[in-house]
Parts: sequence; C-alpha cells; structure tokens
Amino acid sequence: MIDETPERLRSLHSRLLGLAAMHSDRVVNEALAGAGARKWHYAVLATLAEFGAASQAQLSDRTGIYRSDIVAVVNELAAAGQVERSPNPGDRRQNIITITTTGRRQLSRLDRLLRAAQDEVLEPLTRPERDELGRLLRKLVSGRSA
Amino acid sequence: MIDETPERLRSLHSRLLGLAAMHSDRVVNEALAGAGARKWHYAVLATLAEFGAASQAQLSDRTGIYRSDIVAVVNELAAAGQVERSPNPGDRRQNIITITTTGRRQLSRLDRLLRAAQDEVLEPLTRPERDELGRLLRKLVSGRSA
DNA sequence: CCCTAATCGTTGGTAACACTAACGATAGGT
DNA sequence: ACCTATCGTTAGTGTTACCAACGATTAGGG
Repeated sequence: MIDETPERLRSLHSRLLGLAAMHSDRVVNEALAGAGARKWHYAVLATLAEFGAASQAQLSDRTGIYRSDIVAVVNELAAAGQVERSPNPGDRRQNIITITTTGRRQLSRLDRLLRAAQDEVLEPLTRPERDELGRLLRKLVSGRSA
Repeated sequence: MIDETPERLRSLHSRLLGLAAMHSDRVVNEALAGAGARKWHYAVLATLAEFGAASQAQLSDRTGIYRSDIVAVVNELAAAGQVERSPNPGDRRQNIITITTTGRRQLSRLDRLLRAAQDEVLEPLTRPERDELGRLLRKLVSGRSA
C-alpha cells in the first residue's frame, strides 16, 4: 500500500485539516441523516435548549449560520414540529423561536447519534490525544470562530 | 467578549475541525488567488513535478480530486501554458499531462505563497504544537485519505 | 477471434455550504 | 418627522465533493 500522494501535499497542514474535516463531516452527516437531520438542525436545537427561546438573528449569532440560511432551517424544524415560530409582540420585526417537546426528544436522539459519530471519527486517537487535538484546534480558531 | 456558543457545539471535535478547515481554506485560497490559482491547480502541478507526466486518471488518484473535476483543472492549466495535454499513442484512451517550464515557475511561486499562508494559519501555535497537530491529523485520516 | 467487461476522458447534474445583495416592515435615535 | 439600523425573507453566486452516463478504446475470457 504505497502512498501515491506527493510529499508537498502530504505535509500540508491545510490539506490535513481539509481531509480530516471532510471525513468527520461525512460521518456526522450520515449519522444525523438517520434521524432526518443535518448539522444545522442540531446546532439550532442545541442552542435553543441551552439558551432558551430566541429570535432568528440571535440563533444566527450563536450558531454561526448565516441569517439568510436560518430561515430554511427553522422552516424545516417547524414543519417537523420541533420548534415553534411566533411573532414577538414586543418587537414586531422579530420571530420568537421556541423548542417543543418533540424538539427536545429529537435533540437527545441527535445527541446520541452524534456521540457515536464522534467516537467513530476519533477512534484512531487515545483519550489524551483527543483532548490535545481539541485544545490545539480551539487555539487555532480562537478569536475568529462563531 | 462572552462566548455565546452553546456548550454542546463548543466541545464538538467535528465542529472544531470544520471551523479550522474553513479558516485555513480561506487563507490558502486567498493566497493562491494572488497568482490566479486555486488549491487544485497547486495539487496537480505539485503531483506532476514530483511524479512526472501522468494520465488524468493517475492525477485523480494521486491528488484525490475526482476524475470528472480534473478535466476543468487541466483545461485551465493548459490554457495558462502551465501543462500540456497530449494523447497517449500507447493507449489512445488516455491523455498524457506534462508540466511545462511555465508550470514549474508557477509551482515555485505557489510554493512560496502557500508557505506564507500556512504560517499565517498556524501562527497561534508554537513549533512543537504544529508538529503535534500534524501528527494527530495524520493519524486521524490515515488509511482513508487519498 | 469475438464478445464482454473494464477503463479513460468528458459532460451534465446534484446537494450542501458559505456568503452577498436587496427588499419591505419595523424600531430607535435625534 | 427623518434618518438609520435591524429583522426576516427571497434570490442568487461560487466552491466543493460527488454521481451517472456517454462514446471511445483497450483487455480478458472462452
């Protein structure tokens, strides 16, 4: 099993990051697809569960999803009965998004699926290595992440 | 500067990988754009320089780019005079892609730009931390990477 | 030697993402 | 009252990964 990848590419941190992220994303998306969700749905549900009801603009800030893309996500979650979208009487520009009981149930299902996916991706690493990887990545993106 | 991101997302390795890869990709692409290239062009030029002339299928294997996407990359490189595409007389299904002198010049320019981009991305990390990150990422993708 | 299967380059298409621009409605500051 | 900013929304762009299918060609099995 010879490695046919040229040296210049093999030693490129940006390439390694891309490959690792792609693989991780694939595993995660496949897992979430088992519950009819994508990572955006998880991000919104988790944010609602932890911070409580919020406007779409707040959801955008907290998840890093663009506010134009939040629309479709909330549409889909609402269609599945996992959130409710109601106008804010105090500020009629805003919608208030609330997580429902169905949404909480879905969230714990996604939590479970995600944990398994995470374990699958990190399987080649020992516990301390996983922690170290997390630390390094956090350091790498600290400041500019959302 | 409070962190408004929910705990569940902040501790997710898959999310950290995605954020880091996105940032790294952005910096790299901006750098390469300074020479009118994207990372695919670099990957193909580097592969040709290290392994010599090759068919498009071989380039696909060695770079990980899909064979349907190689077409456009080779088109663009050929239009810029950086590679030459000629039919293989020994197997008339194949094209033989050769790097030109212009291509080699472009490759060293891209090498320079890429090194700078790499340094910019990794700037928050110390030398040993960069090595450790590389090691962990390699371990993570070893086996299934192209 | 012929037929089938595989390979090569190519075209066209899909889906997810990140991101921009612009709009009507509404709110806030002065 | 006026100007400005914000909110949700629609529409659209460009990149990336990936699939399906095609004609041309080559290789392998009977």
